[in-house]
Amino acid sequence: MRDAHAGRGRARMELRQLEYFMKVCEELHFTRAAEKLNITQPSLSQQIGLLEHEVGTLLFDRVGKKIVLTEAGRILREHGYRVFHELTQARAAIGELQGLGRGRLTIGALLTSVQYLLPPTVIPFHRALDCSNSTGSRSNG
Amino acid sequence: MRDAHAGRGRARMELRQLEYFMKVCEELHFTRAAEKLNITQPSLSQQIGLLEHEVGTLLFDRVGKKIVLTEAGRILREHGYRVFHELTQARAAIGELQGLGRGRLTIGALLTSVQYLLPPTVIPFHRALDCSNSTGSRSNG
DNA sequence: TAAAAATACTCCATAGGTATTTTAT
DNA sequence: ATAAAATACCTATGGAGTATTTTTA
Repeated sequence: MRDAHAGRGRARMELRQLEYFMKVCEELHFTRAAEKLNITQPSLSQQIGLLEHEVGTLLFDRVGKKIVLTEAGRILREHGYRVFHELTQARAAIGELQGLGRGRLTIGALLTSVQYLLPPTVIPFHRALDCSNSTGSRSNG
Repeated sequence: MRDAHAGRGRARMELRQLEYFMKVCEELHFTRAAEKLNITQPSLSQQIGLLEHEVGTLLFDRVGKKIVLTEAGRILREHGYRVFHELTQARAAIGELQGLGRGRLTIGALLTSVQYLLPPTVIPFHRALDCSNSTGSRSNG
């Protein structure tokens, strides 16, 4: 029998926590960050606390009502940016793939009778694909 | 009142799933990958299925007993590598920092002649150290 | 037939909520 | 007095397990 999901003690960093952390970095205010994230302040505090426990250091200094990033926090924020950048890129590339796949199928079905409808549609379609591919515009805020 | 954590509908990609996915990429064999991950094969299948649902595409083609990466799977694998690379770098950098922090603690003991400068500094400093010293209790232990 | 993945379901760990306390302005 | 974060406790989603059923080499 396996341990079930008990035992192994060590918690895992999750993207949820990293996303929450990034939002607190933006706001430097737990309550406001929690609102933006559509969760409550205690839940956010808990997740940040777990994340801090996982990385083994405080990520924010709680100086009275002010929140300041620690050095460790600054490091995590920098790498966090890149993590989400990678994921955004991945989703974009996969989305493009899906668009291409479906486009081919649809066009194949339509070509027999309604060819005259295609040109106005295809141009913006290809333009959109070009944008998402090479330049990788900053879509995530 | 909030929705509780109901109704959020949007499932989120998590690092756990990405890690599982990377392992299946390595092994190209669900049962073996599950063993390496110390989970069961059905759990792994479920998580990969969820991940596929989240990205909106199959990541593997199940060809009989063989598993092959789809094009989307290859894309995710490439970006997944970079994601974990970033996280590894972040942990390493923070780990270094913690090492430095302990070094500074020694210096702190030597500052007997400038004690009057310390009190405003020592309090947040010790808070920051609490976590880095193994069993860190939270801010107000 | 064996071996591997999918499916069905049960369970409990934990993310997330509410209520309240602590803390610093 | 007030605003913000921490803490305590509870609920229930979903991750992980066991058992079983497809599927195909």
